[in-house]
Order: sequence, then C-alpha cells, then structure tokens
Amino acid sequence: MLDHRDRLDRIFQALADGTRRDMVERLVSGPASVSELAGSHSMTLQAVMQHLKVLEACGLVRTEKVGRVRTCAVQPDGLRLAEAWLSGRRTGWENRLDRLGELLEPDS
Amino acid sequence: MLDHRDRLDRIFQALADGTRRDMVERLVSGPASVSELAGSHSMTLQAVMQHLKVLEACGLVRTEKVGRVRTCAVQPDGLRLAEAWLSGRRTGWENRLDRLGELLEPDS
DNA sequence: CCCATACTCAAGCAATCACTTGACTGTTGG
DNA sequence: CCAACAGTCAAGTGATTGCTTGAGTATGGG
Repeated sequence: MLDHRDRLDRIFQALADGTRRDMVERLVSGPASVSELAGSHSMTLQAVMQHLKVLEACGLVRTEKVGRVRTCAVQPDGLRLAEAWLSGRRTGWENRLDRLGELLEPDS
Repeated sequence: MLDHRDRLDRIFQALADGTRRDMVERLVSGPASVSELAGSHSMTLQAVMQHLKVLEACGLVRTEKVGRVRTCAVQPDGLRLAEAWLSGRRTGWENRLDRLGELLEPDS
C-alpha cells in the first residue's frame, strides 16, 4: 500500500510538472476525455496518457472508461493532502515567530 | 529570472522528496547548520548538501556561511506560493460543485 | 602551528523521467 | 461491414535525479 509519506512524494512529484498542473487546472472546471486534455498541449496523445497515469497513480485524478472514451476528473483529497502538509509547515513557522516575538517583548 | 511557472515546478519538485521535506520540517523549528541537518539522515554529507542546493535554488531555504559553518533557514514565501496554487485549485473545484448544487436545487 | 572540523568540488553510476515512434485494439457512426 | 476515432502497449532515447566515492579548501580551538 501507499503510505502517507510515499503518497506525498508522488503528489508533489506529479505537481512538479507544468503540463500536469495544466491538466488538473483544466479538470477542476469539469471532467474531460483524454483527447480533450491532449488538445491544448503540443505533444502526442501517448505523452498525455503517461502524464495522466502519473496523476491517477497518486490519486489526484480518477478516470473511467465507458465505450471508447476515457473520462477524467479531479479527486480533490490529493490536493487537500498536499495543502495540509504545506499549511502545517507554515503554521509551524508562524508559531515559532510568535514565540520569538514573546521573548523579545514579554509584556504582551 | 525564474518565472512563476518554473518556480512552481522547482518548488513542487523539491517537496517531492521525503528527505527534503524532513529538512524543511526540521528548519521550520529553527535554523540549523549543514552537519546538524545531515545528522538525522543516514546519507553522506555531500548528498545532504545536494538536497540543500535544490531547496535553495527554488527559494524554500536561504543559507548563509559564516566562518566555516553554513547556517540554513526556511524562507516561507516559497511554501506560501505552493499553498496558494493548491488552494486556488481546490476553491475552483468547490465553486464548481456549488454551481452544480444550485442547478440541482435552484430554490436555495 | 597543526589537526580536527565543516564543508566543497568533481566525477561516476544506476534509476527514473518526459518524451518519441510505431504498431495495435476496441468502439461506433453511417 | 468498415473506416475513422479514441485510446493502449511496447520499446527506445536523451536528460535529470539521488546518490556514491575520493580528493580538496577554509577555519578555528588548543
């Protein structure tokens, strides 16, 4: 199974590519087929499929094939997971700054 | 210079590695030297330095050398940038769900 | 002055990445 | 039925990653 750490690895890795970010950007505004996703990018359909596979493997996107068309949609919990990690670090940082502030100005 | 898109690429790429996430995790609780950062990880100092270089290149971490010790600290705007992208997508998704909800239940 | 400390530079290596080309499979409108 | 359409499998390639080993270069306490 995919533990939390490994999942974060894959999610951030997936988001580290502009093409893939474009794809999730497109998908937040509604589902799309593979060809639709490929349309906006100047690369082969196969390349787009490979990006899609990365997005699906880390759970950022869910896809389902009906007939001959595969429909893709965002699965938002992946985004939330990454966001949670970041906001956790940020608040850690802010708390530390607060403690420093109290040290410098103990009468607050 | 590093445009916004490229910066995001690098930041997410940097965060896509557990070792590097551990390093920023350590650094949010306060500055540390390279050796201190290396201490907790079972890899060579050189490897840690290379991770540090990645973190510095994307602006997640700032370092400064005084005497023979290089001190590292988090630079929080990088974290904020990544968090902003994620929350932007998430709210995009949520707004879409809201619109769908209104369609299904127009009297709300 | 000298040796341990704290990095730093460079090269090399196996694995992974982001593509490509080419050949194929299943689906569907006419 | 059959052609165009939507997607898939496989293999190859050049670049990048995450390490390693080995050999430096400053600094600074005693």
